[in-house]
Amino acid sequence: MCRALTAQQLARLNRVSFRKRYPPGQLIAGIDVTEDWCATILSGVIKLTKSLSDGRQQIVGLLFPSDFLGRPFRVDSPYIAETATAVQLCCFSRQHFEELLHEHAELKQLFLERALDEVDAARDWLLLLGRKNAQEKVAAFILSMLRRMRPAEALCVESQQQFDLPVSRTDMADYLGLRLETVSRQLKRLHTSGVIETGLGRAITVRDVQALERMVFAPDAAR
Amino acid sequence: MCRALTAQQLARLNRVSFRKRYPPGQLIAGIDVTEDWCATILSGVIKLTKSLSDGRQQIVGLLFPSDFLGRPFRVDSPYIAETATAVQLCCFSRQHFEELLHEHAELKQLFLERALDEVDAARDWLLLLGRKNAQEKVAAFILSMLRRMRPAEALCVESQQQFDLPVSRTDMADYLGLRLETVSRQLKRLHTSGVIETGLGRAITVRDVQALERMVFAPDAAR
DNA sequence: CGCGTATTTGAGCATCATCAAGCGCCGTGG
DNA sequence: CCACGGCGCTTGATGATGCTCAAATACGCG
Repeated sequence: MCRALTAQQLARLNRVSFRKRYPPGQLIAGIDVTEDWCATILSGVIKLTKSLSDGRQQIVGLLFPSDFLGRPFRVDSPYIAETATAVQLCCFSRQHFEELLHEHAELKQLFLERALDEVDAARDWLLLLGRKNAQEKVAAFILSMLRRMRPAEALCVESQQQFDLPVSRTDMADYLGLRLETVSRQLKRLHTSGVIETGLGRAITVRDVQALERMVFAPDAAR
Repeated sequence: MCRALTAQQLARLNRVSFRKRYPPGQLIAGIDVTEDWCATILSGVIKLTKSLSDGRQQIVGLLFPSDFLGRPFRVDSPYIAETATAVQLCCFSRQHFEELLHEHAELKQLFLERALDEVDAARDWLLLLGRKNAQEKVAAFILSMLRRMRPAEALCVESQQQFDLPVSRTDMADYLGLRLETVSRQLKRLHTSGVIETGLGRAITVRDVQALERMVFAPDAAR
């Protein structure tokens, strides 16, 4: 997002920005806690979660490097932010950032378009949560992580794609609206059918990108 | 949203705006169809839906009067828009609207804040679709329709709230990620337990707003 | 009044949740 | 170096919730 700024503006922003580091599994910002800062993510992955009073949880978003964390023009964030991996942030005071948005029309434009894209992304996920079965959910998750973490290779259909999932099985379940046992079983099914290979820890190898894509985009053809 | 405009700007906008009327159940805009206009809703309710190649459908948003329809800064909308009831729109060419956004900072600001609110709303729905059971989904839907259609009375807990649901059972199911039979059964359960009264057609009377609220916000206490 | 559509109701079933072990990896400490 | 314990993950058995298929009923509209 900073690419929209002139060198001068960037310098000004840098003067008021500061870095933060977090270990994995750390709470960053909570519901009903006044947050007076926002940030862009330099490295790592952040979970945005919502939960019910009886403990049921839903991850409503995963933030990757270059994504934005925070809620300008509002004091309280409606979700909890937690690190999934180790994270580095580049933070600004919310007030400074809002001023910058107001002064720099291009930045506000960019921010607006991002917000609109986030609406679209959230609505895509609605379709997944409301209408897809466990198999399709897990396939879609793997594909979406592949795209996020390996944008270049994801396009290249031929080669095998090896990478580390950024989250635990529990988090996958909370993102997909499933239980972790179900996620585990579906991963096994994908393994058995030769579509993926699960390595040590969170490592995963996608052997057949097209098979995953068929499960996600053409559920009728895939089965 | 038009309240942010000066009389002069409003006049200018009116010069390029035009009205449209649609009967219930009519397609307004489709996926991959280039849409060169956008609109605010004057009356009626619009469904935004996404669907899979095998026919499974998910309603990803309901638009009420004063809501905005369209996707500025992008040619193609990622969803299908259909009327749920009879609808009146106030339309502008997309290009005109984009120009207006650029020229009028307050309007853009308002539009941005709306977009951010929509992200939050979509994420609330993620929690509902991913983690709530049929009972809670239906209760949440009724409550949310009550709030949308009767904002004043919804606050007043005492009196009984009578209104018409704006959508069919099928639509309710598509919005809640359920089958219409399940929706029907859950409505009956709510009726049997004295929380609501179902009248002719889509009429509904909420007898116990607090009971609904308990099901939605304190699921453990409610059962 | 009669037809088509929306809704309700019923019976059986599939998927995914739940409960309960068991396994493997890893860091700690003996 | 190995035993121990914790945690995340896998695997299995069982069951409930919500889906599917099917039919009846109610309703809106000509």
